[in-house]
This record gives sequence, structure tokens and C-alpha cells, in this order.
Amino acid sequence: MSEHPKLGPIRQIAAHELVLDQIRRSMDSGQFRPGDRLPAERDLAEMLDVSRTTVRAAIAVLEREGRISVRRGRGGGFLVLEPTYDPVEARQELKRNKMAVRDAFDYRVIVETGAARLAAERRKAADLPKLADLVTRMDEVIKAGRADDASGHVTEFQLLDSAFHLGIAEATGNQQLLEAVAQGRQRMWLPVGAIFGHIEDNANDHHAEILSAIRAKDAELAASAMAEHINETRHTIEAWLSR
Amino acid sequence: MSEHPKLGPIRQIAAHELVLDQIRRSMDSGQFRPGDRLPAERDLAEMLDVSRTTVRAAIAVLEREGRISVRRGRGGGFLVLEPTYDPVEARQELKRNKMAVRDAFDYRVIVETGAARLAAERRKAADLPKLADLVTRMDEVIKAGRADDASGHVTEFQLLDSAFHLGIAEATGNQQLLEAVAQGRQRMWLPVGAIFGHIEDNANDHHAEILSAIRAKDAELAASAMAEHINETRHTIEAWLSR
Amino acid sequence: MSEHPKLGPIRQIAAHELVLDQIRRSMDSGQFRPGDRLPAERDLAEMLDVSRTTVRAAIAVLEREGRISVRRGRGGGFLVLEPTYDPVEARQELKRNKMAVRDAFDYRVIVETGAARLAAERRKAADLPKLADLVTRMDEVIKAGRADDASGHVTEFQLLDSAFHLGIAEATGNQQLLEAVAQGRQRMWLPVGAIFGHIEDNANDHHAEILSAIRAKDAELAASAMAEHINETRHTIEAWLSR
Amino acid sequence: MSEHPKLGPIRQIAAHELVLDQIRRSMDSGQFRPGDRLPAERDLAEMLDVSRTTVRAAIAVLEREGRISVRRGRGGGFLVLEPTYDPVEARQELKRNKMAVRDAFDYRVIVETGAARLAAERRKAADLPKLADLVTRMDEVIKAGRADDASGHVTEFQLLDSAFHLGIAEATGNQQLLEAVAQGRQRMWLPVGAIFGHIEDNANDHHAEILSAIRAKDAELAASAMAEHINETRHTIEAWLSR
DNA sequence: GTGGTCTAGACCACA
DNA sequence: GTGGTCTAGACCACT
Repeated sequence: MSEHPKLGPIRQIAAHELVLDQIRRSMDSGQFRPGDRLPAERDLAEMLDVSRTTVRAAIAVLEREGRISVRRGRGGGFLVLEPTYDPVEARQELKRNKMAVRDAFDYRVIVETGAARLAAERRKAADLPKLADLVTRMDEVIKAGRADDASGHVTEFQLLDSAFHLGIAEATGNQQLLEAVAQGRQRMWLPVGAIFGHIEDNANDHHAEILSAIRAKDAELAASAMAEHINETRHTIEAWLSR
Repeated sequence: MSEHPKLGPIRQIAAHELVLDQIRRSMDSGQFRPGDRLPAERDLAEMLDVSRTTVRAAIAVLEREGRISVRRGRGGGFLVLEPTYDPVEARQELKRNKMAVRDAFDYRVIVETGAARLAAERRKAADLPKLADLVTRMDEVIKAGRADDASGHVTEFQLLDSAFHLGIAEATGNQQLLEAVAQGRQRMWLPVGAIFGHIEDNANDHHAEILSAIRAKDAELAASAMAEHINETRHTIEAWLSR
Repeated sequence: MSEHPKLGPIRQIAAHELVLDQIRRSMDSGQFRPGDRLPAERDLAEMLDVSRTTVRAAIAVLEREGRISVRRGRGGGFLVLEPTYDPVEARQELKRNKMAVRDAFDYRVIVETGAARLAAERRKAADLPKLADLVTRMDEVIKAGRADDASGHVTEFQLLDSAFHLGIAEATGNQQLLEAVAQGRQRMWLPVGAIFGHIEDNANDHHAEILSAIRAKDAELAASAMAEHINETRHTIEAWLSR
Repeated sequence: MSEHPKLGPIRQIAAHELVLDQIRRSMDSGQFRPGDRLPAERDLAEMLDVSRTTVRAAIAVLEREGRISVRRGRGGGFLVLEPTYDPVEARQELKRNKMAVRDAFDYRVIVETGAARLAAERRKAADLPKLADLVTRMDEVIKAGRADDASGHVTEFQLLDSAFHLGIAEATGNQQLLEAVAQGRQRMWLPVGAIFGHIEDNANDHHAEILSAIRAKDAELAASAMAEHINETRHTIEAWLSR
């Protein structure tokens, strides 16, 4: 009945390391992809709220790693390069990714299913319109054929989808849960690199079902619908990873 | 289907702030209580892996806050003081704590129940002896009457209990889940300050039940036993908070 | 027995300043004279291995100084203007130049005489044909009457002459000496502005004499012939400066 | 008769490169030797008139090269390390050094002998006392036995000696010559690394002889005494290099 | 309008 | 009092 915080070693991380992490993660997660340009040095500095010097320290590492190429002058910038391909490395990477996907979905199923159940119990009337609106808009996107995007960029559908799942977590009124859901979704994308842009045909049907259960305050139905929904995504992604 | 990591502001924290946080948390969580002495400066420095200067910076803040008293010479050290009592502050604090406990237990129920279910499905034979041993040792502690401890210090039972819950998470083979369980337990204790040392009479019965379900690979039983166990702790703590 | 390099201030010079210096020096030394056009911006940029922007920065200064006039469009370019004449300034300039000429020739006499002596001692057989060829070609130029050139441009004779003197320095096998000779010759021309194109009648006789001494490995003769040769040039130039 | 300055490529050198050069040269020339500490970062910055950042860029290179070791905290600093010894490299280095010494002395003999001759011709009465004083002081140093110094640091004698030779160049009234003498002396020390601290027994006798010739305005005697003096140093150093 | 470099000053952690 | 890091701003060269 414990698990007290003990006094453990302090690890201070240099700001430029943090910057490096963030940029790397952004590239890994497909926010910036080969052929894209990173924001200008000055913009990165502002977005990250650090000085240009600090940004440069991180950029220098990325350049040495061969992940970006730096060009000067107008129209220059940081060009995201194709990752160098090493078959052995790639196989290990795939294996690591499969494990990561498994872990991430274990976590998502548990956390989001729990969140859906709790949301069904605790949701306020005011939580519903926002969620309903998101479902409607996702429907429109799908009908307009804008859902599939081979480009791998963050699609309109993905943004709406994300807002829906986080919206449910928000309806639980539990901040910790909201963070956990966000984290779970983030980790899900890391190994996939967001290159994956496919949407299951019935994804939004699931959303509607979940919403309906939450509206009806049917906790168990909300939970099971969410579980089914996430597991479907899981299978799609696992199949894609093994393609 | 999104939630990409975006580039957000970097926040670097000075080492002495981190030290300060850790010491504060240790005092808040009852690891060090009024009348105790903190470890010597050099020991703190070594434990935290920072220089003595840095420790001093943190200590100075605590002294200014009146949370510790610094005494020099032989028999000196850092004496933890009684927190100053402010009734308004205290009431707000209580309210905040109730919310925090609610959130923490929401989270624990979801995450640990999910972990128990998964552990029942995935556990290997090798995972069982360790868990069984912990249950046996907790039994001994209880029978020896060493379980209750008004001192607020980390008790033998708490350590074993913690090891048991984390052991289950470990049996899922999912690192992310293990971290989530650890985090949930840690957050549970923050608002309680670990001053609370009471153990429910039947806590270890629950443990045995959970273990038995996991051994039998009965996922649903493991999940429900875990849920019941955590909810019981929840009620005990909520009652104590409202005392 | 010392004179160690000490740590002194670093002075970094902007690229456009260096460009400015070079262009100015070229004009001062008569490589470009009033009425001439400087090479086109893109050509200057290429010759100097800098960007056009940088060249423009230098050009802008020259224009402000009234040393060139910038004309746009076809037939445009950078027209080198007549330097504005100021009698007081001119007299001071002359005096400065006389001193500079004296210093430069002190240096040349010392360095090139030493180089000639050393060349006579160390020259390899392979060094001789090249020097002999240069003497022959200078003879031809003189006989063809192409030696005198009032235009102030770098003449054929001057190029050959320079190659001869540097060739001797090269025959010593001492890089430092070669640099010193090149530097001495360059400094000699700075104050004269190369407007001076007169060649002493017997200049090439001296060259032949020096070469002969070097061929014979007669160090003292090589040295004295070189000294006499340089001193003759010195007198010619000093006379011209006082005209 | 030319050697005009032509338009050649501009090479802008980053400030930190210049800093690097200076520090390296200082170490190569023995101003800072293994076991010494370089001046503190802030002091270097001030001495070199650049910012600490710029100094650090240079220091980082030296550290990567393994030429210095960086220590933090009071009493820390930049420790000059023993150069790593590589026998093949060392032999090549020796050969390069022998050539460099030969070149440097070729140059010194020529330039300083010329300077001595010119000084004898042009010296003013006011030039003599300073030179005489230096000779006297060197005598004292020798008699006091302070001349030899195995430590390799810049010795008192070396400083006086340097001042004497430069003083002669100064007495010619020719700035260019003064620079040339300074440069020659500097280059002489580079390959030797100033580890060499031996003084020839009769070094100061030579000085006295040279001074006496200059006082007497005997140009040829001044020249020949200087030549003999420098050649003696040359042999000493060449012998030392081949030890 | 991009990256490249430098500056001056500050705060920090360290010994 | 040392090096380690960051900041805010500036100027520069390039495209």
C-alpha cells in the first residue's frame, strides 16, 4: 500500500536535448516527412520558446545524423531527408514497432474503454453537442471522400477523430485520464510514423455507437463499443505493419 | 486517428528546483515527517546525484518557507518542522485532495483492472512464484501485527503491497502499462501524504484472490477482484479524508 | 631568443570589406584605370568567389566615394572615374609613397639578393631552363618594341619579369622566401600604382647576368648582380616619383 | 616588372577559427605546455577580444582533438595535455621541422643580416642606448646563471634577446623590415616548440660585436657579425633537433 | 527571408 | 571562480 516517491537521482536535461527530442518525435510521427521542410529556425525558436542558438544546437545534431539537410538563402531551410535504409536495422525496427503497437493498444483499450465507461456515468448534458458535432463532421469528410490520404499527412479526419476520443476523456472530468488517453494515442502513432492514413470503413459507425451509449448513460455499452472500435483499428494497423 | 505530437514550448527546470520538488514531495508523502531529520547535505547530494551547492539552494528555500529548521554543528542537520496550520488553506487543500483522490482512483481502477485482466491472459509460469511469495510475506506481516503503523513511515506491508501490484503489471509484459500502474499508485499517495497507514483487514485476502485468478488465467475474475480491491482502498481513504 | 606568439585580439573582416579592399587595390595599382569598366557584377562575384550581394555591398561604397559610376542597362556597368584631385592631399600622398618605395626597396634588395645567393647555391639543373626561357622571351618583347606601354596596364614584359624573380626564389626551395619575394614585389607596386610602365634599357641584361651567375653557382656574383638590378629599378622609380 | 594584385578569391575566416589558430600556435610554440592551464575562458575572451561563445567553439575543437582536457569548478580550467605520441607521425614531424628550421634560418640570415647592415647605415644616436642596455642586461642574466632554463618557458634571456634583434630592425626605420624580422623569429620557434632553452655560451659576445659595429656605422661588419650569430644559433638548434 | 555567426550578459552547477 | 548553458539581438552572406 505504498510506492512512495523516494529520493532518486536528478537528471537535468539540456534545453537543446529537449528540442532535439521534440523535433525528432515530430518527424518520427509523420508531422514532418521526407521532402518537407521544417519551420524556419526563427519560427522553431518561437514555437519552442527557446533561443535560436538552442534550436541550432539541436539542428546540428539532426544534420550530423543525416536526417535533415540544411540549405541557406531564400527558399532554403531544413529539408527532411529520406531515412537511410538498412535491411537489418529495418527488420529490428519492425519488430520493435510491432511490440510498441501491441503495448500502445493494450494501453489504449484499457484506458479508453475505462474512460468511455466513466464518461457514460458522469457526462454532463453540455458534453454531448460537441461530440455529436464531431461525429457529423467525420461523416461529411467520409462522404466527401476526403478521408483517405496516402500522403501520410495529418488528415482532416484524423484531427476530428482525435478530438472525439479526447472529448470523451474530457467528459469524465478527470484530468489524469485525459492525459492518459492523449498519451496512449500519441504512443500508438510513434511506431507507425503516421504514414498510415487508412480509415476503416465503419470507423465512424463505431463513433456514433459510442456516443449513443454515452448519451444513454449506458456505461457497459459505451465500454464495449469503445473496445471493439479500438481493436478494429489495432487489427488494421497490425495488418499494415506486416504487409 | 491522429493526435500528433506538436511542437510546444520547452520548459527547462533548474536542478535545484527538481531537488526542491523531490524533497518537498518526500515530506508531503510522509517519508519525512515533522520531528524527523532530513539526510545530511552530503548524503542528499549523493542520493540525488547533484552537488552540495545545488542541495543547499533547495534547502535554503525550504528554510525560508519555514518547513525545516537548519541547525549547525554536532547533532545539527535539517529538522522537519510542523507545517503551519491555516484553516482556510486547509479546507481548500482538503477539497483539492478529495478531487485528486477521486481522479487517482478512477485511474487506478481502470489501469490496474485492465492490467490484471491482461496479466491473467499473458502471465508466464515464472511470474507466479514471485507474486505468491509476496502474498505469503504480507500474511506474515499482518499476523505478526506489524501491518499497522501510526508513524506514517513507509511500512513493510506497503512495500510488499506495492511490489505485488507492480508485479502484476510486469506480468503483462507491457512496459507502458507498468509505468501507468506505478504512476497511478504514486498519484494516489500524493494527496494523502502517506500519513495514512491503515490497512484494511481483508486487503491480503483480495490479493490472494487476484493471484488465484491470474494463476487460473481467469481474466474476468482477475479484473473484478482487482476492481473490488482497489475500490475498497478507495473507500477507506475517502472516509479517512472526511474524518 | 624568443618572440613567442602571444594571444592578441582577433579581428574578423567582413567579406564585403575584403572585396572592397581588393577592388580598390586593383584600381590604385592601375589594373583598372579611369575610363575603364570593372568586370560585370556576376564576373566579379565569380572571380572573388562570393555572392553578388556581397559584391554589390562593396560597389555601393565605391559609388558613394565617387570612385566609380554605376550605369544600368545595356552598355552599363561600373565606370572607373578620375580620382578627385586635392593638391594638399596629393603632396602628402607623394611623401607617403616615397617612404613606401624606400621601405619596399630596402626589403626587396635584402630579400631578393639573399634569394639570389641561395638560389646560386642550391639550384637544381631543372631550374635553369625555365629561367633561361623567360630571359629569352623578355628579349623578344623588347626587340619587338612591345615593352613600353603608357597605358599602365600590366604588360607582357611585367608578367615575364615577375615570373623570373619569383622563379629565382623558387629555386631556393624555400617557401617562406618565395612568399617574401612575392610580397616585396607587391608592396613595391602599391605606391606606384603601376601607372609606371617604363622599362630600363638594360633590365634584361641584368637578368641574363643574374641567371648566368646562378648557372655557374657563383653565389656572390648572383647576389651582387641582383642588388645592382634592383637598385637600378629603385632609382628609376624614385626619379619618376619626383618628376 | 609587375606582380599586380589580381582579383582572387576572398576567404573569410570565422572568428573561432582564428581563435583556434592562435591558441594552437601558442601551445605549439611552448607558451603553454603540457601540464599548464590555459587562461580562463573569460580571460581568453578578453585577450582575444571576442565573446566567450567564440572562445568555446575553439576550445571544443581542441578538446575533441585531445590536446586539452576540460575541468569544471574552482581550480578547473583547460589543462594542456601531453601530445599523443605516434612514432611514424613523430618521424614525419621531425622531418617537417628540420625543413621548417632550415627555411626559417635561411630567411632570418637574409633578413636580419640585411637589417643589421641597414641599421648600421641609418641608426640614430638615440637608438644606441636601448640596445646597449639590453646587452648589459643579458650579460647580467648570464652571469647570474639565470640563462639556462630546462623548463621550456619563455625565459628572461629570450625576452631580452628578442628585444635586441627587433631593436636593430627598428633602427632601420623600415616598418616592413621590422615585421619581417619578427616573423622570421616567430617561425624559427614554431618547429622547435620552445622546448629548447639552451643559450650558446658566446651568444651575448655576438650581440656586443653587432652593437659595436652598428655604433661604428660599419655596415659590413654588422652584417657579418649578425650572420655569424644567427648561424651559430642555427647549428645549435639543428643539432638539438637531431639529438 | 533563409541559415551562419557573433556578442554581451546572465544564471547555473560545480569544486 | 571555473566551465556549461541559454538568451536576445544583431549583422552578415547566401539564394
